[in-house]
Amino acid sequence: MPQAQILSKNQQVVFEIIEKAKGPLKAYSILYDVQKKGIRAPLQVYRALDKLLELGKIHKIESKNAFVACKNSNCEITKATAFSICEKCEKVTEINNSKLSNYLSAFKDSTGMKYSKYNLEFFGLCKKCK
Amino acid sequence: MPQAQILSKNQQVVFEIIEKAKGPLKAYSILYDVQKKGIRAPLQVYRALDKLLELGKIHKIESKNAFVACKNSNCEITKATAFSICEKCEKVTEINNSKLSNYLSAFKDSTGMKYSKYNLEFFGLCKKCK
DNA sequence: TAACAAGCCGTTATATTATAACATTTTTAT
DNA sequence: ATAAAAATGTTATAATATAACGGCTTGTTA
Ligand SMILES: [Zn+2]
Ligand SMILES: [Zn+2]
Ligand SMILES: [Zn+2]
Ligand SMILES: [Zn+2]
Repeated sequence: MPQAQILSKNQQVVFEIIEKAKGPLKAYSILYDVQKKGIRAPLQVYRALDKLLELGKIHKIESKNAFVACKNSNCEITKATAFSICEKCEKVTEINNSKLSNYLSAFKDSTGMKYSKYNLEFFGLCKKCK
Repeated sequence: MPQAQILSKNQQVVFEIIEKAKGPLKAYSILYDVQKKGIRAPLQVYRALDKLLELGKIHKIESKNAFVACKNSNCEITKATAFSICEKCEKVTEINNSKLSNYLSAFKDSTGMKYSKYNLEFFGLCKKCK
């Protein structure tokens, strides 16, 4: 069983902010939030974000340049992500659907290219906004 | 039959650059290319890009902040896009696979949310780079 | 234990991507 | 002809992200 990753101080601080947030956070909004904890520069935030992404503890919502904590029991699968995004209230949910992930992981295009990673973003209206 | 959209001058200029390109282009690289045609400011480029996106003549590769011409016979379906991206040579191909698009267009998550749009990006190594 | 590598940290400066705000002109539809 | 809608041009600025430099800590190993 793999040892739980120990996060460094800055990584921990940034991760906690993202984990507690109700929705995706932008890098500079994270920076603002962590200033009281002594993190002052964008680069400090971006470095923590990079590491957390690499570990699969967070994901980036590409269409929003924002970050969310992984909701799939600390996703080893930073390589296979799918999100649902409400176009009205901006609510983002990580989709955890094994049929979908199996389908996409097995997908091969006509050129025979085999993929090692994918990211899927669905857009629509959530229950509340519909 | 819907009349072919007539592009304005700036839209046409920007579109031609993207269409002729061998790969995805970034906004400021487009700006550089079109300066000889009298387009001087970022906004002029971004406005053209916005319109072209809306028309489905181009798509944005979110993970790269770059733009490609639509290869699916001028995609009415700017709402259902899928790309394959080589992580080594950066080659990007628009995937045109009806099984995949049917599957994704019909996808419903556990909350019953129905989607009006999606974007999927696959990453891997292309034939050449493999 | 010396010395080396790897990872993390802090700081300043700068690059890259994108939009705000305002004034004007062109195109389209009535 | 008139009014509404779309496109243009320009300046300034906002938002997102990385480069470059130097130092500190920790664990490995010669
Ligand atoms: Zn996850
Ligand atoms: Zn909503
Ligand atoms: Zn297309
Ligand atoms: Zn390649």
